[in-house]
Amino acid sequence: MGHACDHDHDTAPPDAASVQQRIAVADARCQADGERLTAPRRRVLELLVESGEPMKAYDLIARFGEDGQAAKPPTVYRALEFLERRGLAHRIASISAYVACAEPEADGDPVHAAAFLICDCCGATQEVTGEQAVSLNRAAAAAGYVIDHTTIEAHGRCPACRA
Amino acid sequence: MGHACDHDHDTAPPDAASVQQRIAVADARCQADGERLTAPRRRVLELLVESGEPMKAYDLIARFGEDGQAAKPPTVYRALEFLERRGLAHRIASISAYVACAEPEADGDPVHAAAFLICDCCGATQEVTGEQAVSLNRAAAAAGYVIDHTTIEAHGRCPACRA
DNA sequence: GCCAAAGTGTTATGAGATAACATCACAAAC
DNA sequence: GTTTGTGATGTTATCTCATAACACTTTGGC
Repeated sequence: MGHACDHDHDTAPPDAASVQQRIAVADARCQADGERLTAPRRRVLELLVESGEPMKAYDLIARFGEDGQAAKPPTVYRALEFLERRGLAHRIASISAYVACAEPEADGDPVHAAAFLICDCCGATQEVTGEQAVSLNRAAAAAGYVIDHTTIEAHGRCPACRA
Repeated sequence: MGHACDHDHDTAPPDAASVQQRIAVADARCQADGERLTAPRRRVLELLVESGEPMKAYDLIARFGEDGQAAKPPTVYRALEFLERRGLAHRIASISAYVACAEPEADGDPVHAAAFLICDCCGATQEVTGEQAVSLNRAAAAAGYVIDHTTIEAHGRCPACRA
């Protein structure tokens, strides 16, 4: 996503082979669960994995067609909904963006939790896995809530933008 | 906010006196910091405190005028931005809503953190204070990030909707 | 082949948020 | 007490984000 600062931001996007590798893994996981990673779903996941950063829905829409043709919004939103449901992508509400899940979670975990470190300067976003949601879940239990999913969004400055 | 379920939800809204009490405290705090709780800011805070629940921006806009006149969107969005900056209100990004801060934080704390328990059934939202952001901040430090503010949004079902 | 369920395409529109610019209110400096 | 600059407000227009509704198609079980 965006760059609001002047210094370098060389985050190497993943090479084509590893992108396809990750998609193949996602595909296998879907099939194992009786779900289908159909063409539009695959394409949206591909765009997210290629970018390596959070992407806006309308950027996905604009880049959807291999030939430069845009998609219709529902096409992409439906694919995103599917990917989120399968734990293959996350929505980062505070910046209205979507990102491929860093490491698809193991099946059968009760609570979908995702934590992010978001640089408000350059947009670099890093997913933090595990643990962080746990303490909140304790508080939730004490309050009688049954938690379904938790999102943690920490905004600040990444190492490169800190200076 | 909304109710998607059939059972009772009697969350008593605060009485008028305690609403004005909280606004007076907010006003004093602003003045102490050299900031002004101007009329539109006061009005938006009043609406949020009265409701006791998260409110959508356009609900605030619709109810802004005491006489039933709606406000223009920037009026309310600017007030919300101010209230957020002063720690008097929070934005809950995952549901695009705003809520009065449960207990305005002490001045001088480095990181603005807010954690919420959100019932996806009836909309009941409870602010959880303290601690929860701390563990994430450790992870952030390890990654070299300097964190400015953190939002934690846990979705699930409140005790009343759990059944 | 037939059927139900899930997925897709398409049009239109609803909801959330902000840009840009003119005007106003207030406190500090002179 | 006027000037002056800064912060706040009013107003118009528009932009971005997301979904409703409905017709059509694909897929897999019988």
